[in-house]
Amino acid sequence: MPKFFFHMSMILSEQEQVRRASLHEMQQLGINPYPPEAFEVNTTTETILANFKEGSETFSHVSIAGRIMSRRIMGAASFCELQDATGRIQLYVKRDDICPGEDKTLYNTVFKRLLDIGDIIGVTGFVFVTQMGEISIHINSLKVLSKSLRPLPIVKEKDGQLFDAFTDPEQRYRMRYVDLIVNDQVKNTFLKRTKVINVMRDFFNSKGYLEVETPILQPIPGGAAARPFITHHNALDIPLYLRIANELYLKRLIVGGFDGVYEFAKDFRNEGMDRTHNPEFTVLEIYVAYKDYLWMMDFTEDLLVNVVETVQGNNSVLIDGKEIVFSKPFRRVPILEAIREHTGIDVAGMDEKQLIAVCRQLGIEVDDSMGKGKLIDQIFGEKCEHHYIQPTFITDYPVEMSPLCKRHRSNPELTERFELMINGKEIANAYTELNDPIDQRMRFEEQLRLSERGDSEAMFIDQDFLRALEFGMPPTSGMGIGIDRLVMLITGQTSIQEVLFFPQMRPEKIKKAMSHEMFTEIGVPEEWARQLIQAGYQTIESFKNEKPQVLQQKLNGLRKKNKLDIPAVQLEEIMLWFGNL
RNA sequence: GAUUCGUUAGCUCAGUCGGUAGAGCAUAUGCCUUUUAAGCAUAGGGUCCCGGGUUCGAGUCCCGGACGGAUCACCA
Repeated sequence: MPKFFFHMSMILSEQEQVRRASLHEMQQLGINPYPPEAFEVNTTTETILANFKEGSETFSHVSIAGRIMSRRIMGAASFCELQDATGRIQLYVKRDDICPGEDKTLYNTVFKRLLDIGDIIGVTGFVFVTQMGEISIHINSLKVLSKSLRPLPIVKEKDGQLFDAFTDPEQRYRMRYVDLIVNDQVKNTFLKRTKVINVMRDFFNSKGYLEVETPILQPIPGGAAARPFITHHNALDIPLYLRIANELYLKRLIVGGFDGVYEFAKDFRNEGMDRTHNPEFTVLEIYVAYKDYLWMMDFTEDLLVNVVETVQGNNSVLIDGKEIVFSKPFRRVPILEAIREHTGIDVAGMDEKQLIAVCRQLGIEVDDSMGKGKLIDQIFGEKCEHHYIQPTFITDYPVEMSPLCKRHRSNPELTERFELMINGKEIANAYTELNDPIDQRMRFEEQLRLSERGDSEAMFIDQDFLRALEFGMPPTSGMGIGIDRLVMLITGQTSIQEVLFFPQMRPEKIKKAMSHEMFTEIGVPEEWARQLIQAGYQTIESFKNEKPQVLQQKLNGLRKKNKLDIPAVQLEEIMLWFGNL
C-alpha cells in the first residue's frame, strides 16, 4: 500500500454522477455490476466477421463478451456495437427476446437506461445480416460484466474518416488504456511490436543460441557511454546503477563457455526525453563465439530480412513517405569513406588538432572534452548519417570511439565495428569483440582520461570484466539492436512514445480538490461545505478573503441550481463561520 | 535547453471590435421494432490552465507562471 493518503472529496462531472447512480440502481435491482463468476466466451468478433455466411448454422449459438461502444435505441428494439479484443460487431437487441416473460426490466431499465457506452457485457445469440447488410448478432441474453464509471471519448468512423478523434498525445500516453480502447490502430502497433520480438527470438533459438537474463542493478554501469540512473542498496550500503547496457555480462557468459547468448534487455539512461528517447528502452544484444563482424553483417541482414518479411508480408516498409527495401546484401561503407563522400575531406590519420580544424571548417560545434573519436563521430553525425536511408552498414570506426571493439585486422587505428543505418538513423551496432585483456585495460584507461577531461559519458573501468577476459574469451562477435527504434521503423511511427505502452511522462499535476472537512471544522454544515468546494473555494484562504454577502449569494445560487432540500443560508450563519476561523 | 503554437462543456472544436460563453457528439427526458459517424424532439451541462495588470467591463489586451505539442540542439 502506498504511504500517501489523498483525502479528497472527488468532484464528479454530471455524467460520472449519472453513471454512479445507474450503478446503484442496478444493485437495487439485484444485479451485481461486477460479478465474480466467469463468463463463457465461445467465439470472437473477428471469427464471426471472417467466417459467417448467410443461411449457415455455424454461428447459431454464439456467446461473446466485450465493451459497448455505441448505442442506437429505437424503442422495443436497439442496436449497439460490442468491442472485444479482436474488433467490433453490431448487436441487435429486441425487448421481447431478452425479456421473454412479463418482466421487461432487463430491456426497459437495464439496457436502455442503466447501461452506457464503455460498459462491459456478455451476450448470447445468433448471427444474422441486417437489412443494411451488416453482420450482426441477434441476442437472446445479456449479462452485465462490468459497469464503467467514466465516459469514454467517443470516436466515430465513416469510410476511414475519423470524427472527434482522441488525438491529444499527452492524454493518449497518460491513459494508454483509453487510447487502446478507442483508437484501433494503436493496438496494431503493439501487436507488431510483439511479433517483431517473437520473430527475432525464434530466429536466434533456431540457431541454437541461448536466451539469458543478466543484472539490471549493476555496481558498475558498463558496456556503453551514457549517464546512468543511480540508486542505493540499503543492506549492502552501496550505490547501485540501473544498467545502461548488458554487454559486459553477456561477454562474461561467452567466457563461461556458451556459444551464443542473447537478451532482450531494458536499459536505462538518465538523459533527455524526446520523440526518439525514453529513459528506459529495449535493446536486443547477441554475442556469438568464434565469429567476426563480417559474419555478423550477414547474420544481421538475414535477421532483419526475416523480421520484415514475416511481419510485413513483403520486404519493404514505408516511413515518412519513403520506401525502405530490405534485401540482401545491404550496402557497406567504411566511415572514413562516408565522410570523404559527403564532405570531400579525408580525415584518415588526422590528429586531434586537425580534426578540430575540420569541424570548424564544416561549422560543427566542438569543445575541449572531445577526443579524436568523438570528433569523427560528430562529423559523421552532422554531415553523413542522414543520407543513409536504405539499410547501410557503416564500418571500421576509429579506435577511440569504440573501447570494447577489436582493432581492425589491417589498420590498428580503426576497429572492426559496424553500425547499421536505416532512414538516416542507427538501428544496430556490432563489433568483433575485443578479447585481448591487456588492450582492453589500456582502452578503459583511455576512457578514464576522457572522463577526467570532462566527458561525462566516458566508460567506467570494470575490473571483474577484465578478470573474466584474462581467463580467455574466444573470438566473438556481438551485436545490439534498439528494439523500440526498429519497431518505429517497421510500424512507420516517428515517435518512440507510439511504440511504448507506457512512455515516461512528467508526473501528472493532480488538481488538489480539498476536503470539505476543513469547512465543517469551522461549523459549516456538511451540505454547504460540499457546495463551497463546488463553488471553487478550495482553500481556507480563498474562502477567508471572500465577502460574506458574495458567499451567501453564491451558496444560495447553488442551492437553487442543485435543487438542494435545505433552507437558504443566512448572513448571520456565514458571519458565525468566519468567527470560527 | 532554444524557437514556436496551443490550453474554452465528458470528447472534438468555434468564439468577430473588449460588452449576456457557442456547435456537434456524449448525457438526461419523451417518442420510436433492422439503424449505419448522427433514428426523431426537447433539456441540462462551464474554475474559458493558474496568478497579476489595464479597463466601467477581459475567454478576448498586457506581464509572469504551469502544462502540452511541433521544430531545432545532445544522447540509442
